[in-house]
Amino acid sequence: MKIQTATSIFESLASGWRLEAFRLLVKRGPQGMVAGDIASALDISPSSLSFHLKALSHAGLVSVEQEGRFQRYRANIPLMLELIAYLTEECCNGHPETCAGMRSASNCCDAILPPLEPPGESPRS
Amino acid sequence: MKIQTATSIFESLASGWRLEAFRLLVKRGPQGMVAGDIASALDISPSSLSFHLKALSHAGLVSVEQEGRFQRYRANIPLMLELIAYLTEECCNGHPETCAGMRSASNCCDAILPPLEPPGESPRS
DNA sequence: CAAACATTTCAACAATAGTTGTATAGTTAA
DNA sequence: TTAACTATACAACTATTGTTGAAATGTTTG
Repeated sequence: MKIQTATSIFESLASGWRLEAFRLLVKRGPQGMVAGDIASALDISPSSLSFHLKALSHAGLVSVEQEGRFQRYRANIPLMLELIAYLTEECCNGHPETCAGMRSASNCCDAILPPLEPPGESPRS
Repeated sequence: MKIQTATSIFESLASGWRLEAFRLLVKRGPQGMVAGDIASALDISPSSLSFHLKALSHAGLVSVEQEGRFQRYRANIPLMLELIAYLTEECCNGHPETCAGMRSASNCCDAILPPLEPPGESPRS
């Protein structure tokens, strides 16, 4: 994953409205939700929601499909998982056991760390 | 995890500098890095790096410890994992098998989410 | 066709984030 | 103490983001 991709995804999750909307869509899975239902669930104006959904969609985190006069949104779960993989990549230099001292309740590197990905470049913000 | 915690973490990862710095720290694990070494690695001005490290630190994603005249930063890996858990919570309504149709290269819910039931069905749209 | 509905776009404004250079604070060593 | 070093804080500026309500786009129904 390119760093610009990752930052744009994080940016898209950095608002309460967008995070709530995305989590709602993650819970729905492939079924997704139409925009109006998301607006009702979050109690947000259609205009504002549209603005935020556009941000999520531009980051690739959600997909849209027209359905009659509705727009159905779905979470892009594979991308979410790629992001997680990117974030946890090469944790502790590939020696998860050294994470032991940093663990809390969570299952650290060994549970989450994915098979690694070919090395990329390092652009800037 | 409270939503405000999550958004502030995402916000803190929404800049290239901060994401690079955090990933660097994740790779180092408990050893961490002092501010100057991070600045050299990223080729960023001390002033600007300080600004970004403060953001990461304020979000709780990194910890700081004074070490002589240096400041040693470490990634808060448990918090990172809590965030991942929060994001993937109740994926597909607790029926990960319905994620199957959304998968790409990534290992979906069963790798990351609490294990549930053996797969049995195809998704619907 | 026109009317009702679902959603997006736009414009104007307010609020916040990021950059740069300089000044300050704290630590160590001569 | 003074000087060198490491890092943070501040001020001024530019750029971006988010909110609001009204208008526009596109769809279905009568």
